[in-house]
Amino acid sequence: VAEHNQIEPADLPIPAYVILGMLRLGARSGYDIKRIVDRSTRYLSAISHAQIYPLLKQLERAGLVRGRAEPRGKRRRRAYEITKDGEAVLRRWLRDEEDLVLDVRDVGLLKLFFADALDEPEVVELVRALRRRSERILGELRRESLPAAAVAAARGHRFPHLTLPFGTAMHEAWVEYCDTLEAELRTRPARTRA
Amino acid sequence: VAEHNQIEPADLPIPAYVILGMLRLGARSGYDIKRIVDRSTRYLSAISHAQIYPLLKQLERAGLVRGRAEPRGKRRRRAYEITKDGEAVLRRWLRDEEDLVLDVRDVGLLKLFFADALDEPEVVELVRALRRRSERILGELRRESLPAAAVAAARGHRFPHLTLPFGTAMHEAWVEYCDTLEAELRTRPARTRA
DNA sequence: CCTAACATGTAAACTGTTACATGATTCC
DNA sequence: GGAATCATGTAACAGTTTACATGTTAGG
Repeated sequence: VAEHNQIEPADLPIPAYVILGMLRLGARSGYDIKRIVDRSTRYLSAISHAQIYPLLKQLERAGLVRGRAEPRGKRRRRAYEITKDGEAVLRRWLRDEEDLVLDVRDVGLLKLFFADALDEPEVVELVRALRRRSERILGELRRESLPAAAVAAARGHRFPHLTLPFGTAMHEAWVEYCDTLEAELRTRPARTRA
Repeated sequence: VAEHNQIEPADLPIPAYVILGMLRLGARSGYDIKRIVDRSTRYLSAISHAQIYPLLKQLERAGLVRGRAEPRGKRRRRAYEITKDGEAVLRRWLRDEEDLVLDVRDVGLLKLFFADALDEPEVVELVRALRRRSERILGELRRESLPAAAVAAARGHRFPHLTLPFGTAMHEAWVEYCDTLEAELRTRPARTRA
């Protein structure tokens, strides 16, 4: 595969694979990729447009994507597609079971971990805020990610839709747990601040 | 609170609050903080020792922690405790419901999202790898986080132990979902690669 | 007319990790 | 004697975000 590449396609940054994957799922421009990521994989891999545009150029130099100017009226626009080499690199990465890193930064749950420093009513407020956060994310998943996944499904891509329940199940479990925790805090309040 | 601070304590980096919180829960040295984080909050907020040591110095300059040399034999060691100002800053942050950011980077789930690019047996392998990952994390939570939380509970801190079920529930839900997904892939295999 | 969305790009700042660097102590 | 653990630190690097920068088009 692609002996002529300047960049070793062995080890691309993760956002590069997101770009390749999104182009494969039908995204056309950098702006398009950003919009689709925000509506679909945001809660498992966010990406900013400041990363997307330079990466698209790098990927083009490496022969993994092909781009051409495709303005809409006087509004400039560059349309990309994934190449055969790009598909191969994407698939190689997808098959690699070494790199399945899960990196969570949850400030909300972190605060609950340290909540012994708070008074009882403040903890209840925190648990409720955490519950609202999950409710809000569930709403966004239903309003934005579900339709986006339906579009992909209509094009014959089933996994965006199959991946969604992971996210919803997680936040449904959290909403449930927040309720359990709040009930427990009511029935067994702390004596004093630990 | 603390008008004499050089550093505005209004907006510390998150690892600084982790350090304050861990000192409050009984951690003594930088090394200690690193060890406790690895055994407890790793899956919601990791931290490297290269961050801890410089931050401890900054926090000391800001009057939020107090440190003194406390060598063990000839092995140098600096022991810290949180100050009243430090407690106040920590509590102010814990009460702030604005900043409850959830930032997940899940390469495993991302690969599943793009799994239409794979062949059926490769997807099954991916789902199994994802299941193994959650099983491994569940094991670590039971072997490491649970005893660490029990130690905290014995000292009167109940929330490290109350926070744990969030993590276990999440990964139990994932194991279950991996099984469901694998079963579904067997009964309704894809016609051809999408 | 003005706001939102479309569309692309860069520079500076910031955050975080890995590697480098060093040394003591304990356990096998 | 050697490995693991205790213990602290810095420098270079990699990755990411925010802000700056610019211009078009559609809709209310």
